[in-house]
Amino acid sequence: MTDLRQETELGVLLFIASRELERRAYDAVAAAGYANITLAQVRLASRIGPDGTRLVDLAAQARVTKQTASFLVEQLARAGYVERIPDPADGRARLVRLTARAAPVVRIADAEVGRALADWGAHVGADRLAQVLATLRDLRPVIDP
Amino acid sequence: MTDLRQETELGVLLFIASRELERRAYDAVAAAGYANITLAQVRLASRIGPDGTRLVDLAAQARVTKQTASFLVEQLARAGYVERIPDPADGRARLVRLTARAAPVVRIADAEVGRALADWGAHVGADRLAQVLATLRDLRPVIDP
DNA sequence: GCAGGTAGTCAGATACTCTGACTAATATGT
DNA sequence: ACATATTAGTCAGAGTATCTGACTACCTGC
Repeated sequence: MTDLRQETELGVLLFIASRELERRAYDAVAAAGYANITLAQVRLASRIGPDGTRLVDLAAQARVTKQTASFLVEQLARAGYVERIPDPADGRARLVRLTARAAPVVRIADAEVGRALADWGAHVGADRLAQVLATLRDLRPVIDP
Repeated sequence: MTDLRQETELGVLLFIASRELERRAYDAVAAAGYANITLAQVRLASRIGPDGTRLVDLAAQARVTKQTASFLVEQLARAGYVERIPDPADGRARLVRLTARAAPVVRIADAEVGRALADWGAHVGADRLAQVLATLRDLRPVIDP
């Protein structure tokens, strides 16, 4: 029983940590005057790779259906932060890519996440934080489909 | 730039890990025939302590407004999984407490999370998983308000 | 080339979450 | 003791996110 409590505790801790990074990044972006961006949009956009990413892959990474991903990409496209281009390798697919307009937003979000991790490192040590990152990275193949 | 990518990567990894535990717990519960429970309800309910928890505390832990928490508690109460009793220590507050009906659900969810962590431990080692837990636990005061 | 799988969209419904305004009870400072 | 500020929770209403189901277009493998 005590063990089980510890285990669900990990779930809560992962959740809280993940949400905190999201929140800080989102708040920083909002504080910089980008008021028309939502958290769900940032969450999806942060999964877009440097050369563009397919909708289905975005959906898988953000753990939503492709309909939901499509909906969010539509908002982002309407606001000018992403564009959809045909995937040269597959006629069915389209690549979602960040536009130049998204660059400052990405910079702000990344910088804030960097600050957050610096704060965290100051409390538990950068080495322990690096261990967490390394372990989660190794865990990814087990978790990810 | 490479550093920044690594940092946002941690955010994604935390998110994926947290969602995976949630998903496994939720799917196990759903597979056991509890079809009328939603993920948001499970997320909130999993924050309820053994002696009951105040609504505002639940809201803070689940990172939602107290209105949202109230909405979810209402659903859970209607389904018979929680009850609201007056807080003897504070006339304004009420304690949200799991009912006997919730016990089997909690057992199923906890067991599945246990299985998930066993799977994870088998791939990266139980010691490294324990390190992650310990680090996140130490981090909590920094993250949590 | 046909059968089955995959990428994405459309339509509709539901669930979740928020902001703002409010009541009631507690805590605080003088 | 009492005015003031804070805190717990609710009510009402609106907007956002998310899903299921059904569909088209394209690719892949036999």
